Amino acid sequence: MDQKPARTRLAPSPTGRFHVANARNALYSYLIARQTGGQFILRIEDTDQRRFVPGAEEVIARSLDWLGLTPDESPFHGGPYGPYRQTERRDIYQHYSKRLVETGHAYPCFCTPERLDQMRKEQEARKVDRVRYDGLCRRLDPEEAARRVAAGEKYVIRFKMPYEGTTTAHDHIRGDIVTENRYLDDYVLLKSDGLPTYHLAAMVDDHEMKITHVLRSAEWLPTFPLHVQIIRAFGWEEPVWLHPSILLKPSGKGKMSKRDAAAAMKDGHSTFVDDLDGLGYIPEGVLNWIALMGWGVADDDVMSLDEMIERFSIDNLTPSPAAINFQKLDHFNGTHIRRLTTEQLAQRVKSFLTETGLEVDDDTLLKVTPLIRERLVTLDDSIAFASFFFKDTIEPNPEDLIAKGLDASQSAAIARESHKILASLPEMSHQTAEPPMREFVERSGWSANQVFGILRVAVTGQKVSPPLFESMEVIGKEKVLERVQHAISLLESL
RNA sequence: GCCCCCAUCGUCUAGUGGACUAGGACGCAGCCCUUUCAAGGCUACGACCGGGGUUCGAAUCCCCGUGGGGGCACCA
Repeated sequence: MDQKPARTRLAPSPTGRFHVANARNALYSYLIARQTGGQFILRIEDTDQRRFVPGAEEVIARSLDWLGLTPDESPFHGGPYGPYRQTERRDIYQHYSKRLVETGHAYPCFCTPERLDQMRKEQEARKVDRVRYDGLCRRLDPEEAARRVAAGEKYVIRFKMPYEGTTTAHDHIRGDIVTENRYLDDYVLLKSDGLPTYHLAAMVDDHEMKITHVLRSAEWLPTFPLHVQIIRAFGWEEPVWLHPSILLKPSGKGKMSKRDAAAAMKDGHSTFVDDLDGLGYIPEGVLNWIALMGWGVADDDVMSLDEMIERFSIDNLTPSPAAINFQKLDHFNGTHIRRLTTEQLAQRVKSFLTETGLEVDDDTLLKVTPLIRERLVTLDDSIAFASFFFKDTIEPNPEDLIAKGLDASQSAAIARESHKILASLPEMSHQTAEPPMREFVERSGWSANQVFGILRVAVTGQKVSPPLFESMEVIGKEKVLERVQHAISLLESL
C-alpha cells in the first residue's frame, strides 16, 4: 500500500528476558515492513560478553515466533546481509572505526580505567554540569597515537564530538530534537577488547543492512545526537528514526522493576512474552494489547495482525509514556479467544487440561468448547470451567448442595425428584431435559435458582459452571444420574 | 546536579485553530438479558496541569512555570 519496501529491524541484546517493550518494537517494525512489502530483521547485539546470557537468543526467537512476528532475516534463518550476530561482525566494525580515525572523526584513547575514574571524581568534586571525557588523548598527535597503537598499547576509539554548536536530529514522531554539543561526550566507539559499543555497531549495521526505519525505545534519545553525528561523519543517509515512548509500570511511576514483575506474576500476569503463553494468553490478544500502547487508534480497537498491517501508520505513533495495564491484556485476550473458531480454541485449550492429568478426548472437548468460550479470559481458565466434563467422578462439597433458603433434607428431596425426572427421560439432551425440569420448578414452588443450583453442584461439583443443561447433555444420562444419586446420599448423610 | 523527552477522563487514546455539549476503549457503577458465572445490549460517572501570550476564535500555536518519565559507562 505504501511507497518503497522498508527494511526494519529488532536489535535486542541477549542479556535477559524478552519484555513486552521489545515485543512492541518488534510489532511496529514488523508492521512497517509488511505494509510496504519489505523485510523485518532480527539482529543480536551481543557485544557485551560480560552480560551475555546463554539461551537468551532462543527466548527471543521463540517469543517472536509465538507472536507471529517471525523475522525475514536473522541469525537463525540467515539472509543476504549476515551475519546477524554482532560478535560475528568484528572485522566490519574494525574497518569502519579505522575509517573514522583516518578521516579525523575519531581517535585512539589510551586512558586507563583508573585515570578515567579519577578524572570523573575530580569533575564531580568541582561540581561540573556534565561529567565527560577531558580530551587528553584527543589532543595527541595522530602519528604518535598511531605509533602507540602499533606498539601494542591498549586503547579504545573515541568519537570526536564537536565542542561547540548544536546537533539537530529528526525523529518522525517527535520532530526535531536540538542538543548542544557541549553536553555530549567523546563516546567510546570501539572497546579495548576490539568489540564495538552499541553506538558504532548499531549505526554500522543499520547502514550495512540497509535499514530504512529505525524504531527503538526512547531510552536512546539522549544519545540520539551522537548517532546522527556518527552517520554524518560516515556520510551515510539517515534512516527514518522512530522513538516510541517507554512503557511504565501499572502505577505509571517508572519502568517495571524486578519487584513489579514479581507482583504481576503473583497476579497471573507478566510482562515477559515467554511467560504469557504458559499463563494462558494467546498471541492474538497479547499483540492487540501491545499494539495499543503507543499507537493511537480512534475506534474499533480490536484487531488481528492482518488488520493491524492494514491500519498501522507511523504517523499515529504517540510520544508519551504509557502505563502497562493488565486489565486491558485480559480484556483483549478474552476478546480474541471469542474470535477463535471452536476447533482452534479446542486445540489451544487442550494442553492446559491434559497438563492437570485429565484425559481429554477430542469429541467431548469439541462439545465443551462452545460452552466455555465466552467465559474464558485466559486459556487456563478452562481448567476451572471444564475439568468436571472429563472426570469419572466428582466430589462436591456437601454444603454447596444445600440451596439458598433450604435445609439439607429439603435439598435432598429436590435432588431425588430431579433424579426421578431425569431418569425417566429417553436421553439427556438439552431440549428433552429442560422442559420437564422447568415444569418441576413451577409445580414445586421452589425457585429455578434453588432447583437448578442443587442440580448444578450435583452434576458439575461446582457452584459456577457453564450452562447446566448443555453441560448435562455433554456428560450424558448415565453419568448425570450417577452424580445426582451421589449428591442425594451426600445430602442424606448430612 | 546537568541534559533530553512527555503532558486530554483512574488507564490507553481520538483530536493537527472554528464541525467539541471534547469522541472511543479498558476499568468502575447501575439496568436489561439470565438457573450460576460469563458474554452481549443499554445507561451513568469521568479529562483538555497552571499562568501568560498570538488570534475574531485555542485542547490544538508560542513562552514560562509545574508535574511525570528517561539518560548521564570500555551496558545496550
